[in-house]
Order: sequence, then C-alpha cells, then structure tokens
Amino acid sequence: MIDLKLLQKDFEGVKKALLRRGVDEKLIEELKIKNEKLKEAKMAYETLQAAQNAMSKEFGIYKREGKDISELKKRVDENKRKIADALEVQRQRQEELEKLAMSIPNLPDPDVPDGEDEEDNVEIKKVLEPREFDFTPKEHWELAEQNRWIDFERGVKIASSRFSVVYDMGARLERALINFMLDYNRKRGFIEVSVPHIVNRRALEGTGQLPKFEEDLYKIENQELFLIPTAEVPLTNLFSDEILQEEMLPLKMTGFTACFRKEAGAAGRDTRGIIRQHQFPKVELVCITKPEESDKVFDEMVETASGILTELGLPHRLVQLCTGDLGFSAAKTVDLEVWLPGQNTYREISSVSNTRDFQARRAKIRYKDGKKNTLVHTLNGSSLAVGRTMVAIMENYQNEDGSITIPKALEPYM
RNA sequence: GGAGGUUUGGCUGAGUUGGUCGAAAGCACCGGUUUUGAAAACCGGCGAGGGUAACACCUCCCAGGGUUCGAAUCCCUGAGCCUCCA
Repeated sequence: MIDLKLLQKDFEGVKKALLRRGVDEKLIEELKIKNEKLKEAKMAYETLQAAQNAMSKEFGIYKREGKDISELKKRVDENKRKIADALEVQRQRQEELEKLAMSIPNLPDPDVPDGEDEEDNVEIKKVLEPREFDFTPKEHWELAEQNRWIDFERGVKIASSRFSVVYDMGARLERALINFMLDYNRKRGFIEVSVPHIVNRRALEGTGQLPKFEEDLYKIENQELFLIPTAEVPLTNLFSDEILQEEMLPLKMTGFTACFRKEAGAAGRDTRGIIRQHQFPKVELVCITKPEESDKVFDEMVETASGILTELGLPHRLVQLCTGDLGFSAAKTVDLEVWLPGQNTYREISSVSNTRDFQARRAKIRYKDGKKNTLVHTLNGSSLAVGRTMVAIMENYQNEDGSITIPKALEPYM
C-alpha cells in the first residue's frame, strides 16, 4: 500500500509518480478525498467517544457517592445513539478507502525509465556471448521430446493444458538445478527456508497479489486458502505483524517451491513447451532490509541471479523495466533474460524487485530503529525459474544430433 | 471426531466479586551516575496504531459479535497452541 500520509503531504508528487505508471488520475484524486473524508468521520466519532468515556467515569463516581444518576443516564443514552451512527459512517468510509488504496500500485523509483510496455525496457548489460551454431538450433520442445525428457501429452491427460511430465535425465537435471541454485545462494549468504505451498488471504494481501489478482490464483474450494504463485508470498510474510530486532537485518532468504498460476489472460501465448506452465519449480530470493540498505541488497540479488547463469554458461542480459512494465508492488525491477538460440531471442528467466516499504506497510513488517519502529524494505527475485533454466540449457547446449551436453557446473550434482 | 486447558507489551509473566488497568513485576533495550575501559550496582525512561506544532484525545490485552453508563475481566461464535480420550 502506498503511504497515505505522503499522499496527504505531497499530493502532487505522489500523483506525478503514479501517473508515470499509468494509474488513472481520477483514482488518485478519489483516494485523497476518501482519506480526508475518513479523517473527518474519525474526528466526529472520537469526539463523541471522548464524551462518553468522561460520562462513564462520572457515572462511577455518582454511584459511589450515592447521587441520583437518572439525568446523567439520559444524556449517556442519547450520546450512545450518536456514537453508533458515527461509528457506522466511519466504518463505511474506512472500508471504501481501504478497497481503493489496496488497488493502487507502488510508486516507481525516480530513476525508473518512462515507458508503455516491455518495448521500452532498457538493457543494462549483456553477459556472455551467444554461441555460434554451425547447424540450425532447435527449440526446446523438440529437443525435450527427442530426448524423452518431457512428456507434454500425459501432463495434459492427468491434469490439464499447460501441465507436463519430466522423465529420467530431464527430471535429474531439474533436481540438480534446484540443488545447485540453492547451494549457490546459500554460499552468497542467503539462508535456506522451506515454506508451505498454501497460504491464506492475509499473506497474499501482504505481498500485493490480493485483492487485485485473484483470478490468477488457484483457490482451495470452500476455504480462504490459495496455492502460492511464488515463494515470495510465504517468505515475505514470514515476518508480517512483527517488529524485528535491528541485528536481524538484512535478512536474506532463499527457498525452493513449486509455483501455481492460472495464467489467466495468457491464452495463446507460449503454448508450446514449458515456458509458461500452470505449475513450475522456482528458487526464490527474498530479503528484508533497513530502508537505507535495500539498494545495496538489490544489487546483490541481481548479481546472485546473474552469477548462476554465468556459472551455467548461459548468455543473458540485464534489463531495467520501464514504468509501464513494472509489477504491482515493485518500485524498481531488473529482469534477467536468457538467450534462447532455438527461439533466437532473449526470454525472461528472473525478475528482481525492490518493493521498498509497499509490502511492509501492508504486511506490517517493522524493525526497531533505535527507539522508533520503522517499516522495512522487502525485495524479491527469482534465482532462478528452474523450468526456463532447463529450456535454456537444452537450447544452448544442444548438439547437432539433438543430444544435450550437461553444463560443467552441474556435473557434481548429477 | 469428543473433553478440558490456554492465548496479555520485544520476551517471561501478574491481573476473572466489571470502573482509578494500556495493564504489576522481571528480562531485554535506551539515557545517566560510577569505572582507565567493561561488568556489576544505583537513578531515570521504555507497548503499538491514529491524532496534534506539542499536548489533549481515540483505538488495541488472539479475531469477530454481544451484555453494560462502563469489559483484559461476563456471554456467544471462530482461530491458534497444549493435554487427555476415541
């Protein structure tokens, strides 16, 4: 959630930032008005409540002294009715404000480039040169089928479209990658955490997937529980509603989970292969930091994800997302895109975001900053999407006969 | 699935004949005295959110309802944890 105090204090500044990422101007103004209306209602209610409290105290004194209370009681009863009305007004306005505020995305950092969509993202740098092929490189689904690593039909048979089954060397490669990635992250100071794959509504609100993106989540029937779309949700919410000790920060975590997404709105995109599945394995990084150190940690996370690709010998590039392509909770995001020779293009394989205090405010994650309690910054990034890494290995390490060489870095894991 | 217990501030833990309880005490933490320095000792401060220029004031003792002029304390519903039984 954005900072409503800041909105009140620097309306023009906040408006400008939100307009950059395409938020409707009317919504921003409405947010401000609703906030002011709530304040009014609160004041009215609190004044009445204060009177009530005072009278109640008096009441006790009267009784003790044996005075007549009938007159006082009349006043109190009357006030009580007013309070009930005032409270109802306040409740309504609170609800309205919250509904709106929860649907407003984060403010982009000032240095995020303006832009409409991914076309306007800015390449930061390329790492490793794509290999020259003396034959026409195949796409991963061809290689996967030829090597009998991935079975697309049977995944569909037992579940639905966008599910697949991985066999033999493919399955072993997947497992090797997960271990390799977790170990790599651990060596860089991220502690390994194993979390539930199902979370409640509160957690999803904390990280910003709800209330806005419910249609993309798998919900457990008749329960307020959902399959996680990313490990970011359980990892970040681990410390919701807590006041952390300063020494605990920065908290750097890594975890492996499956991720579940309905991919609503992605109909027709990436239908072949395993680029876009309803269930996919991913190793995630989540950091909780003091505000002043989040930029540094952000860079570490990008380097870590990039480092894994480099170790695996996979050419990739870093791309800074423009305002139009930023995720809902992110103030700043750098994507890692891996080179896919079969598709002859770079494809997203990791996304590292700094949400600043946006999630921390929703999830109430704070730390003791000397005397004060201050909202932390939360960051998340994949390191990496395992399925897409397999795709990249297949395509980059393919031989002319369709066989695939296992990257050196993975040899100890296979 | 059944019976009982429990849920209080960063932690431990008092507080159930309803009022002066946002809550004793201890630990932790912060400031000071003392010390070459540290420890110990002593003095003072110290829950959270909102509100204010600062006060005042409002809300919060698992969550949600209710009774009452007034609830951490009474009633109902739900959740977590623990124990016993099936």
